[in-house]
Amino acid sequence: MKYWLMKSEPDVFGIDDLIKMPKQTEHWDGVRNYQARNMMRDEMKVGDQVFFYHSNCKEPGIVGIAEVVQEGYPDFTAFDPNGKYYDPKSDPDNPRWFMVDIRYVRKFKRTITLTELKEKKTLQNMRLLARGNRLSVMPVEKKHWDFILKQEK
DNA sequence: GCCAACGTTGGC
DNA sequence: GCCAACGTTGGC
Repeated sequence: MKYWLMKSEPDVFGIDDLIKMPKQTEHWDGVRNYQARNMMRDEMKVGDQVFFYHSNCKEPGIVGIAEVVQEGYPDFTAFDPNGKYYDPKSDPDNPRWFMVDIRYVRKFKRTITLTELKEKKTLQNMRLLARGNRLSVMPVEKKHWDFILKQEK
């Protein structure tokens, strides 16, 4: 089993929106970055655990946990000419973009903020904290995952 | 294949 | 709202 971190803007789709979905499950559409696409298409497996991260907001940080319930399949929002994620270069017969489905697991008692993550020596080479990092889907090392969980209390 | 221009991300 | 960092596009 692997560990991941997925970013989302709470004004667009936050963890509370995930909780409200039928079966508390949603497809992770709209990712238009090849590295992130490759991870969703090739590496994420059912049962993998995901940190749900809120970005571009007042208090950026990890707010809870979700898990992968459906492995990579074509992102159909790329096929809808009227949708905001439409990409004419993605052909249904040869899809360019992929997504996974994730299900809500639990919300942390508090947000583990980006600010405090940066302060931890153990996490100093975490992908999320790398300079200029803009990936919206990224792997998390188990040692980092375990360490972050301990910060919740 | 290089690289300038442009668009996007996301913290602050 | 600013802007640094980065990815993508497209002319050559």
